[in-house]
Amino acid sequence: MHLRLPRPYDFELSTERFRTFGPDLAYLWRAGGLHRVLCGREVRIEAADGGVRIDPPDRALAGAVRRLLGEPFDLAGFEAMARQDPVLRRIVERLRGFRPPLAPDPLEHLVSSITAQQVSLRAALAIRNRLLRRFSAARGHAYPFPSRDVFAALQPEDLRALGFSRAKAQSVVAIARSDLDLEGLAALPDAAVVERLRALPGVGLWTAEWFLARHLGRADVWPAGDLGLRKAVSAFFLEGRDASEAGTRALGERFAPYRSLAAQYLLTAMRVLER
DNA sequence: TACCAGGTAAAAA
DNA sequence: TTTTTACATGGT
Repeated sequence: MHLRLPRPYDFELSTERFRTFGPDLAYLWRAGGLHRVLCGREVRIEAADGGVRIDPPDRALAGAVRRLLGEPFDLAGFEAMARQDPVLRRIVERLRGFRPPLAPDPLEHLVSSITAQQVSLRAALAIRNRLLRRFSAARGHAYPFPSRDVFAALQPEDLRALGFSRAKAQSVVAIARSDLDLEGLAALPDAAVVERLRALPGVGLWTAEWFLARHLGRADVWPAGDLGLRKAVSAFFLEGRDASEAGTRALGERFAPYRSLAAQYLLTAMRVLER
């Protein structure tokens, strides 16, 4: 089944972050295609002319795949904005076809973010893969993320055994057991989402901002506390001088109201472009 | 061997 | 109120 996406679309470039930090059991790259469990079924996604091809062919799956591939982002509007900035314009030209993916599941995104707090993304991925092997089972090749019920029934000790810190293990279990309606957050404005998420243990501004940008697909989020983004701002805009969180946040204002795409283009540019 | 890596919360100043 | 510290793992 063929899925058309707004042109230009570069599937391999857009899914680079599922491969760069090592094999990811939840987004498994295999023989030129991405395997992912959506709606309880494994789907294989591969590049095709003007978009992607998915197998099995299914209407409901197709909608989920479109969202996974970041279809909601307004790339045309972003590109028009980016043309006004000489540095960003050059990056957008060289990353032609990049459309950042969206995380399908709120709890999965939160837990994954928590694993990635402070440690390298390779370390975080190793921990998350151990979590999947221990508390999930492959459907085909890819592993579905465990449900909220599974986490709610765990003891923090179970997660500590996988490499979570004591605080992270307690946070994940407490979040799963909390009464917050994670799906319901999609109906709230950005500030209200941040407020609710930050009330959860182990969730700070960084985690909440990436949730907005990478799970909800909100257009104008700029996670200035992110070390990778600060390094990108330093490299592309400050000739290598250190970028503070405050300085990074101030610099990002020029990319409104498309800061989410700007941030993700900069992060990807740091990894795949030479400078 | 240390030290750093896409933070957060709690303790100390 | 602002600054410092502990935390866990993987790579170099």
